Amino acid sequence: MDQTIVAIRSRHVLLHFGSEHRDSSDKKHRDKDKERLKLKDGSSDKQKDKHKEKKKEERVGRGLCYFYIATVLSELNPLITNALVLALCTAVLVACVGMLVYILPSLCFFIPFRWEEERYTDGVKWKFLEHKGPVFAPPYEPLPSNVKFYYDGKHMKLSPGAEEVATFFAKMLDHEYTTKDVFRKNFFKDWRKEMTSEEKSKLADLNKCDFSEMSEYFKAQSEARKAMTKEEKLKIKEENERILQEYGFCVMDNHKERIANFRIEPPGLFRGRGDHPKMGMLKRRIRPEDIIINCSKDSKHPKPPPGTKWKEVRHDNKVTWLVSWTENIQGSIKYIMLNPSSRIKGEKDWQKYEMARRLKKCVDRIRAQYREDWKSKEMRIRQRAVALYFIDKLALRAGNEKEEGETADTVGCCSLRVEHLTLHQEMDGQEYVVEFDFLGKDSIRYYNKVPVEKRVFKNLQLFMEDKEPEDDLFDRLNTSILNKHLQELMDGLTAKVFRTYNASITLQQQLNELTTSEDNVPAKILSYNRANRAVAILCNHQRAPPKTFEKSMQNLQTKIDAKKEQLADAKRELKSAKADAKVRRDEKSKKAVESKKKAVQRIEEQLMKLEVQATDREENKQIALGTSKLNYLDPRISVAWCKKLGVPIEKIYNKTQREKFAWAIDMAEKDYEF
DNA sequence: TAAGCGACTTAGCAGAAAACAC
DNA sequence: GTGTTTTCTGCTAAGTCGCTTA
Repeated sequence: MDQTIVAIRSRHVLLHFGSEHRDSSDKKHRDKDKERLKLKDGSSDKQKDKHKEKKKEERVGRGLCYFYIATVLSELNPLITNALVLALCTAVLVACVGMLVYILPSLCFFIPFRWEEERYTDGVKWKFLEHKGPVFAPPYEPLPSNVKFYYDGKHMKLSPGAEEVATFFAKMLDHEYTTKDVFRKNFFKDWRKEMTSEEKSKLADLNKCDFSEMSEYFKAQSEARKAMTKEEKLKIKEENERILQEYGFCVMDNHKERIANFRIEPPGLFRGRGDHPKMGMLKRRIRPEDIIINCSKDSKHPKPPPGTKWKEVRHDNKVTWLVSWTENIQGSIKYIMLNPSSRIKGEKDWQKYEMARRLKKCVDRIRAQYREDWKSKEMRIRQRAVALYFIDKLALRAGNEKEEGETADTVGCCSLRVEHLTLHQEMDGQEYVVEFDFLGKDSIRYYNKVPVEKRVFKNLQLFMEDKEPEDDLFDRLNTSILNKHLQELMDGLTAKVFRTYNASITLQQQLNELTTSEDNVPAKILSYNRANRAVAILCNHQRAPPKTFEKSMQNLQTKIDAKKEQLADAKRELKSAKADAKVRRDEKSKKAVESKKKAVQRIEEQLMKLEVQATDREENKQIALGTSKLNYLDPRISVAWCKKLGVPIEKIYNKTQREKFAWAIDMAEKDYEF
């Protein structure tokens, strides 16, 4: 990598070159680094040139159509220049336009993907956008008078505002959340803001509030909904369908597209994940006055509900969202965007996997580089190299810095602290083992014991030297520095691309290893799920075991036992039929033997299917396959595998997934390689 | 150059819907 | 047809990363 370029951009290297703007902590770091690394000066020009060459190669493949053609060409000759690619693209484009204008209009129907029809430059995402705006949460319906709230054992009639917030709490009463101190404290504080001054003076202690009648009322309502007649249920379904048809679609550049989340989030109590400091806070109701509408000038603008107005109507075609508002808990912006099946999302998805495929081509070089950097004389480079090694080997997330006290205490690679690692010179017969134990995204625990290379181990010892448990492991690194470095190694490369790349390549390798064409379809699907599972484990995609897990496993075992008995019976019958046929030697008994044989075969197949199902389910107990399937695995690998092994695609992707991956289903042939 | 913002992707969970068993 | 189990879908929180601003 080009150390000099990165060095100039880094404040730490400015220090090395004698900048006057030194703060004391930097000086401390520098002195320490010098001491530890026995710093010597100098950077390699050769390396710089070499990197420029390599960068040139990787720059091949920018843009969309350009991107695709360049990818193909770069496979033929890795040294091909941008200019040549551009020239070729232009030629192809001119030819295509000619063909389209004069010959092919009638064949437009056969264009495989409509998102290949038109592409914009300069960040333009669309030319025309029309929609009906969002669907607001239904207004609050006050409780019937017989449903009472009690304070300190006495009935108390609440004002509508206070009552609404109280119902949010009552609805969650059975949830563990409402027992947590932080939740209760936050809730009570926000609830008091909605109370009248009289209520405020009376309701001083949440522990004296009795929401149980409210809670019972909502439970009864839920039961009543379940017990509705078919006709009533159908009526609701039809109404939902009507709303979907009216608000659930938009027109973007000549195409009707499905909107992902056209309903505004209803008010309620914020439920953060893990130990979130803001859990229990009131998520306020969103009104039309909070809403920004985005659509094209020449479209029919959505109308706000009667008597209200939008916060703003804008026409920004460099973004993909239709509606936005600012939520009150974190002050972040929420959006209404298009469904994953839309052109705009599908195209982005495709680009993501193409980027990961580009990484595949240069990952060996990048790995060699970071291994080399483990020996660097600069601490920041060593830290960067070790962090990158973790991101690559363990598929860790980048780990942006977070504002303390605003969210749950979770970390990723760059934000790991000393307390999250334990180093073992020797463990379970292996040398240089690193034990990771930290909370990652969504407060999901990452626990792993990994043997690492000696040099990594020694570096980690160095990084942890003289530090407190709560100190940053990589004190000279953050995601911005890391991604700038990655950008130097490959155009467009960021930390998250490694997760996509490693997930997809793992799936492909596992499928090749685990499946053969001789297997039957259930066995092939079991293997597919196992390959998928390997990826989910790599990416640490966990789930809470389903509440009914034990019971459902028991049921399955009962079925297996019954099937085994049935098989034993069938085998006995076959044996006696054979004996019978030996004595009689007539056609009838021969036929009987054949039919018993078939019965045994059929039951054996059924038994195998059940056993496979049990294995699959057991192995899947705490692992979520969906996340990797939807976000990390190049769908063309799965499509190609299905085509090659004769597995119906419906067995791998359900309807929604097939819609999302329509581009891949159409694009990938059986010989596709990631 | 750090901090903050904006736009977007990635994530697990809960409830609805579909499939299955009886 | 009804109750139970499994799968799917919607919801929205929580990340990543690029850009702007002070």
